[in-house]
Amino acid sequence: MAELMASRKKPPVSKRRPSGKQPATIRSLAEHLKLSSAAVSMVINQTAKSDRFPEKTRKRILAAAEKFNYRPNFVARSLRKQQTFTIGVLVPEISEGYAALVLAGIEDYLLQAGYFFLVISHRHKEHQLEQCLRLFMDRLVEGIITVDTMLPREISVPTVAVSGHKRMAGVTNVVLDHRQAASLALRHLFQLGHRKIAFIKGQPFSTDTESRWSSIREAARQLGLEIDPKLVTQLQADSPSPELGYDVVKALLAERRHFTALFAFNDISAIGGMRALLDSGLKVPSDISVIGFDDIQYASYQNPRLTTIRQPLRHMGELAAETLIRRIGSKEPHPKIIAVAPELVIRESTAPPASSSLEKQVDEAAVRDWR
Amino acid sequence: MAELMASRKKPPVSKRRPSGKQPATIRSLAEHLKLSSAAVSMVINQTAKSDRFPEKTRKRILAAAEKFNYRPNFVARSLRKQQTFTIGVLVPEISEGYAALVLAGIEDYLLQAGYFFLVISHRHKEHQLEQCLRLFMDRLVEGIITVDTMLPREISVPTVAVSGHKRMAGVTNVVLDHRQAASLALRHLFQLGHRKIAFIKGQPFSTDTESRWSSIREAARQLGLEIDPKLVTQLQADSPSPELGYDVVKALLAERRHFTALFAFNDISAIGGMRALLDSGLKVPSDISVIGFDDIQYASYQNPRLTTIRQPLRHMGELAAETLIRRIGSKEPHPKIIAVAPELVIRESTAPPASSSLEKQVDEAAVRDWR
DNA sequence: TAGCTCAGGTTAAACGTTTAATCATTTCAT
DNA sequence: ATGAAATGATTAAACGTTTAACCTGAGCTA
Repeated sequence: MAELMASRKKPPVSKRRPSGKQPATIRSLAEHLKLSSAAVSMVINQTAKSDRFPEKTRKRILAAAEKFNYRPNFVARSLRKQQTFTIGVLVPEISEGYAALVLAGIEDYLLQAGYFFLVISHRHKEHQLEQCLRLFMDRLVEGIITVDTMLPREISVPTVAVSGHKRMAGVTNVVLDHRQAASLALRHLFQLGHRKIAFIKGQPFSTDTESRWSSIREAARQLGLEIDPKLVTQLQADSPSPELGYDVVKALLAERRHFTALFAFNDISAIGGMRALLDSGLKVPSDISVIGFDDIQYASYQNPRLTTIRQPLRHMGELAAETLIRRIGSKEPHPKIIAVAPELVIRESTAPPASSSLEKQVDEAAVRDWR
Repeated sequence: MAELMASRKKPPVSKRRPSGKQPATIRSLAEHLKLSSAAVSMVINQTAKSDRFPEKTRKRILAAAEKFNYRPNFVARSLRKQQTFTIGVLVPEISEGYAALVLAGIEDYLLQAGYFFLVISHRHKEHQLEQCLRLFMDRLVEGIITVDTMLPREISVPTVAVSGHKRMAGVTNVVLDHRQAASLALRHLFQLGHRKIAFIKGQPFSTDTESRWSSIREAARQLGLEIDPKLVTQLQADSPSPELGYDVVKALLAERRHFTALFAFNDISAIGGMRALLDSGLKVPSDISVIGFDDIQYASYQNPRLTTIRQPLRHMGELAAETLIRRIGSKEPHPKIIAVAPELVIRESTAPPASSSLEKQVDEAAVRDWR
């Protein structure tokens, strides 16, 4: 029996001496130092009990780790600790400037927190969402950040939504303060004297479309400004592109409706819309003012430079990441919603309407009220 | 002795019945089915030996997996198989349109290949590169794709560089055919009649700067076109921004040098440069033609629309990913360089020079040579 | 009836860490 | 001399898979 035992329990001679080609492991270090792997692990991780080891031993261990260029195996550690230090980010499309900026903010925060992120874009296809989530869960992400995406169901890990309008149990929303944004933009146009304003609403699938639009209506109501439904159009196609704004404005012009200003859902469509105006022989801003939304990099390089509402996307990404990491591993109640402030950036695409407009003097009092 | 054995080998009653709250594991399934975990693993993975199990058993196993919603633990599998199905992508800055487009292409390919990717941006800081690489290696990525980034050293995993000019051992480069690109652009300007052309070179750190510039000189030589060093400027700051192009052109104009066309390193600087021309009261293209490089989304929405050389960035990303996955796990010699073709996109920002230019008739013959 | 083959599995180790529980010495107080 | 405490570790299990090697019994052959 003893022999049998002996034959079973072979002498565990490591094939992987720390001097070899293979990367050093805790075990190879331990063997080399003639210590147990527990000792090495504790000292290297500076775990609570590691001060039970005398200075001398600790030095020895750390020196060996240095010498053999030991790097902990992330996968093994993940398995043991049941933590992957990975989160999933779900965006409509990586290459869109909007998402890319939020991603940059997320990266800023996550890397310094020791986390990494995986990205998937669902390409505006709703039926893909479930599969995307599954891929994330299969990878054992510890949390999820969605960007401008409506989740199809509850998620079993902490989730933060950047610009997801639907409030869901367990999800923290990081959003722009749309009411303030709408108010800023509309007051700007109103104060300039505009009364006939055309609007481009966002795509139906965009999670910002509804809240932004209702905020605009509220701001209009407070200003006593009437919104002519005939002057409201909506972007339709899936992927944002200036083309969409272009087409929408061309259609509007074809109907020969009179308006003095255009408020676009985002800069992308504002740029397309402006282009349509220019192509139709209208001058911006002398004939028609244009205001956008987002303040993308190219807004200030349009001709004329685009007036817009700035959305601090990068900061929203950071905030989302920070909130998520806070939520992971703390069972405390999490914030339901985090709103960030917009900023009105006045450039060249807005100006008082041409003097042919009649309503000019009418509402001066109302303007003062809003100051 | 028997007793000792028994006491050591406790009955391995699982705490995790497949019906419980915990996710099902191979072991919990095996126990429930009264089979070994090996059997379950083999059948679920359809491993070579799985046909040793009769149809009946296989059905049972698969049914149980389905019923308990078994999902393989990715981390455990990675540890065991020593494969992470993860690659690292190193970019200058995630939010820059250039990188975002390449990333989108990479994602396209990788997801369908069962891989994920981690992104780090080095923010144009060379001293960060080493740390970025280390983070990747610590995460045990199976390969690395760099975008517009010069590696500081050789890497121990397969690597593909998108637009990295320095040829390094073991690295596959995916690049635009710069000679063709330069030739297309310059011939276009030349055929329009331009002889005095100003150039904006890229930032010193961009890996495309050198090859693009030398290709331009070569193309100029072949056309018999002289490049006036006084008309060559270089972008300086770290992060690309239209601002840089703006400043450079403003400086050029301040020196009162005469030129009829501007060839910018990329669309971003072309847009800034165009803005500077416009701000100085010059008309594009009637006074000065402008040609860019990349064909970013907003190029076609400039006023005037920007003529440019299109670079198929998304495709280059896909290609890079495909090449990398091919390289992983195959010891065959890999391609050293993969060149993709540029495309000249003629829009509104280029036109023949104002008739005041004198050289017009001189080189008609040379033009024909190049047809 | 010994030996072989084959079907249908099982065993146990391995991947590299972490960590709760335990152990062997020495030191110290009583 | 004895028990307690402190010191400085070790042991072994666990995380969830995968896989090479082995096992068992039935059926067949010579």
